[in-house]
Amino acid sequence: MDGSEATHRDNVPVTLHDVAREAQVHVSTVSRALDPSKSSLVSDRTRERVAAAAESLGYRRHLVASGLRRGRTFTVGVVVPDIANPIYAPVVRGIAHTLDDEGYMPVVADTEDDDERFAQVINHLLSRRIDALITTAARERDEPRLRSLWASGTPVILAVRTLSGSGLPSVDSNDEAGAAMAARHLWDRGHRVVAQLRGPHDVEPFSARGRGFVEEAERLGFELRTIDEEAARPTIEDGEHVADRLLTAHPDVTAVFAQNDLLALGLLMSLRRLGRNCPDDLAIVGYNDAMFAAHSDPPLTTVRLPTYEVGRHAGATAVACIDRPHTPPPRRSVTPELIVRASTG
Amino acid sequence: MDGSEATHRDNVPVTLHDVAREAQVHVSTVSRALDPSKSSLVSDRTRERVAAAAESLGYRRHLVASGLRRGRTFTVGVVVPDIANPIYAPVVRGIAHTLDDEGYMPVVADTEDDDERFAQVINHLLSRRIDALITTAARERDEPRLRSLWASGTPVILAVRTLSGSGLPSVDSNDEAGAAMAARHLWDRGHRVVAQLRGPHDVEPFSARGRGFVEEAERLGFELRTIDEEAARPTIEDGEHVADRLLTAHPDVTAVFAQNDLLALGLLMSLRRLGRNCPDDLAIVGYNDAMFAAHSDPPLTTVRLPTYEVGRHAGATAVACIDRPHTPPPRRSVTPELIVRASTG
DNA sequence: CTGAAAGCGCTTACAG
DNA sequence: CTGAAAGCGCTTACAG
Repeated sequence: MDGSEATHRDNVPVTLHDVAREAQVHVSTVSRALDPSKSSLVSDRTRERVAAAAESLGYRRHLVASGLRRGRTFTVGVVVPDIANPIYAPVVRGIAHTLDDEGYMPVVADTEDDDERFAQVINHLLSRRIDALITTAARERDEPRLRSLWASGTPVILAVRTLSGSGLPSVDSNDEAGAAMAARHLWDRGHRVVAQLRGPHDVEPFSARGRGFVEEAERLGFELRTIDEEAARPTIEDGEHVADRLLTAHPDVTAVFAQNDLLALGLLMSLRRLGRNCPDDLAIVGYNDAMFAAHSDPPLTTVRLPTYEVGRHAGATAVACIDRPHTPPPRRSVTPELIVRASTG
Repeated sequence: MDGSEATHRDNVPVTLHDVAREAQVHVSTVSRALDPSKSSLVSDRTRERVAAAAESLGYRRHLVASGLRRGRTFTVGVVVPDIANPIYAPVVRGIAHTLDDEGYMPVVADTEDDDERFAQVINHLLSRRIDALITTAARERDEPRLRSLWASGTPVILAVRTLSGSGLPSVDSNDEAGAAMAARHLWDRGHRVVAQLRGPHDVEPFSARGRGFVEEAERLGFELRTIDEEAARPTIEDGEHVADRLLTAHPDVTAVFAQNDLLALGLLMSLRRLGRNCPDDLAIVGYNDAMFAAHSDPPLTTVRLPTYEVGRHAGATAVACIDRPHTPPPRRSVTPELIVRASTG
């Protein structure tokens, strides 16, 4: 009446009752006919009539109502610390792909690596009655909260950022081994005085990379320089800040292992500001092989973390935990790989 | 019985009835007492008793049930073409921030810039009865589907990728103006023979950037070289491929306007493979000022698209459309800005 | 094979 | 100010 667009909300969505009326059967019959796992209970003729009615009316199942009745929402919360960190995009995509196949939908939330937001986000997701939670945002201090969540009946899956003693299901990569690869590579390139640019120690992957690097460095016979400071968050900005300190404190290091690629980028910024050059004055190895690592100035040698695979496993684990509540928490680990580029000469 | 962890799903969540029993009042009273907008209807004493009971039992409102009754899910679908493209992270974060404030939650889905997945994702979101849809994934061919969605009562907000004639609410940046800035910058740097590295023409921002660049180029008196090919998707890979053609067909161009930063990165790859240098042999301007643009080799001159703001406006628009269904579709546009870096010398 | 009824956990007119 | 009842749109024992 009032033009072809401009207004909306004039349509009432079609329900099971509408379909029942159209097909001249009871709603319960419609419900069964339209549910693949129950449609065998319905006669062929009825099933066809119902299908035709549903089709012609444009019926679309109300997943929220259905979920309320069945006690499932068919959603899985996915909590990431920083949606702008490119490593999480493939993780999320991997999760989405597996969930899709199983009829679940991811609900992605970002904590901005902040404690309060983390709590808030979890609360919100619980109010929405997610069937499981996958998080790549855990820090050590979150362990009690996540364990009690698990204990109270919501499957919790730790991806990337695991919590070693928690007993929760987890999917990660072998970061100690990855960091050891970085150390060996630098040794092979002839470096003897090295340092690490460290991320937050209360985040498992960073502490694991730290341990792995130090152990291998000692085994090989490196001189390892250290500073107390670490990046509070694994971002370019924090990386640049800590790199300033590191380069000032230890001008003799010839190579740095940055515990992730964003920190490595910050280090490159710092280095450039000091008028020094990579790889001639300083070799750099990053971690993750984030999307931009091949395109930075110079391209970054880095340890590839197979993020997409981690996402797929995490999604599959979530579904498994939902379907079989009393199963022991599964753990998976994928293998990292060293990618050599110009930043190590 | 069986250890402290290992199993779960043993807890039944507490409902309004549990709280009612504990507080010795009727459920309807509990419902009112716990709803800020209705709690004034309840006596102070009762309200306090209810609050205490809810607190002690750890009651958490079942947003799904509540939504079913109220006819709202308080969720907004957010559809992006490629979650791995760094420009969408700030858009999504902007949306999340505004929705948060209004009690809504974003449900993010990725179409992988694929038609079929787009349709699938929309279907899924409709089954979940999202209150509104924000999409940054629209191509021209999606217009009918999105218009009919709007007509059938679901607010649809176009962000970044708008559809000019659709009459749908939209939030974008003035891409024609942004591209004109790029042209003027190249002119000022003394370039006279230029070309564009084009993204898909059925995506509004790319066609707008194309128009804006060509118009300004003609006004200024550039010699504008063209090839038929355009990148099917705005990715590094496609950019590299089309750049190969462009550089081969027109070796005389001294500057290229890449219609987004990922395409610019592809161009840099191609250039490097040809043994040519940026900015000495070729100046490059990108678009978006994506996270990595400041860190590429060389750092990229680009037109900044204020993605976070676009996200905020899109979120606010969604809420406005939900609250006031019969309002004319709002349009907003934010202003782009030229960021000069080393890729133009 | 199909129908009638109960109920998932809420909210909200309607009485009192 | 509070309670009792109906109902959001589904699913699923329970009868027949």
